[in-house]
Amino acid sequence: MSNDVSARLRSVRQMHGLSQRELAKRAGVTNGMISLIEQGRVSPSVASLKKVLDGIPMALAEFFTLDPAQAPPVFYRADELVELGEGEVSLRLVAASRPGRRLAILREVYEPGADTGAEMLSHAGEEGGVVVRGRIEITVGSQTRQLGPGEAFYFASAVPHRFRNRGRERCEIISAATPPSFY
Amino acid sequence: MSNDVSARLRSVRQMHGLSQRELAKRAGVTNGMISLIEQGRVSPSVASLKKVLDGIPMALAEFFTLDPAQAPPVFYRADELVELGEGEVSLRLVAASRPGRRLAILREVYEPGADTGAEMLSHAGEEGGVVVRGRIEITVGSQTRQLGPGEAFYFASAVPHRFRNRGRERCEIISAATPPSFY
DNA sequence: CATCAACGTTTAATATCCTAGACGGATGGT
DNA sequence: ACCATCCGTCTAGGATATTAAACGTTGATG
Repeated sequence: MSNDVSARLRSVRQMHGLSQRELAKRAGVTNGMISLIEQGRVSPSVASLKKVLDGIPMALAEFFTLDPAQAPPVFYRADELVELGEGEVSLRLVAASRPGRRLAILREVYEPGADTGAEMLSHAGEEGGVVVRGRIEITVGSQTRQLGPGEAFYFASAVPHRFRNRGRERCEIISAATPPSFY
Repeated sequence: MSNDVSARLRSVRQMHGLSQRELAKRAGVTNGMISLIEQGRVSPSVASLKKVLDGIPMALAEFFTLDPAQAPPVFYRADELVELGEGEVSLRLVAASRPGRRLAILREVYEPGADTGAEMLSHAGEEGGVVVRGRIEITVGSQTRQLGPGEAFYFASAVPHRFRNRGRERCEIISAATPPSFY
């Protein structure tokens, strides 16, 4: 996956929450071309790849420098949280390995049926959190997942995202956002 | 010249002292293709460009990261030397702006007709110097130039190079090489 | 001067990419 | 159920990249 243009492009596109058609429209190429590239059925010309990346936008150098394996994970299992406090105070740090982290923790409650809306949120900064009770469906870019108690999330807020409580039980989340002034 | 594949490839190829044909042979492509790319008459496919770079060898990421403008210059005018000493001792530093410099200065004399040979020298380390008297023809990679008194040079010794005194006057150079153990 | 070898360039023919449009599947709203 | 809309994939044809072989130039050699 080091020099494979197809996997890189698919990864980059999805990380930016773009569909093939949407990226194609922004880049001024056809969706079919992006499909063919991502399937590895053609090796695009440098000119074409540059056009596609301009629609993101991203420089060729950055595209080829990217290491898909070192992209920070979006989801964390319950046992992937790092215990910071001790004694009476217990602080479990999410995305402890992520560099340049800077956020403030919040507590959020989602009533049954609650939904942040289909027009996917997207704003500056980063956010993350832990589900304390109930279940919640979280969509980040192209990835959607149901999280239950003990599970967690962490992502850049620029990636379009959505929170939905599709169950019958109230859902409680310990959440966080940065910069703190946003919330 | 930032995203221009043609200029980048020509620059990279010449910096490695390769002809179009030689690079084509190593890369397993035709010399015509490299010519067309370097003229900007075609935009190669990523697969083709990778093949070409494999013949150098160089990774795609490095190729697109290269900043041709920040490639250290090979030739310096007399007024481009930096005065280091003062009083009785005068030390004029060549390539003062080049980072990671580490060399020992030498004095060399070339009799008329002297020639280091057509089979271009190429070895580890870096070298540079100043012409004190007479004239000397220096070839570094694809660049050839006649230098006279007060002019200077500096390059990586891995790039094939050659010194020729084509005049009738003895030529004197204050020269340098690294690592010092080589000379 | 003639010859040879190496260089970068050009051209006609072939291989590959790229587009335009159609297809089947999934999702959401009425 | 139906319709509308989005998704990613596929196919035929025109556009582009790439090859193989020639060309003109330059520098070295006898």
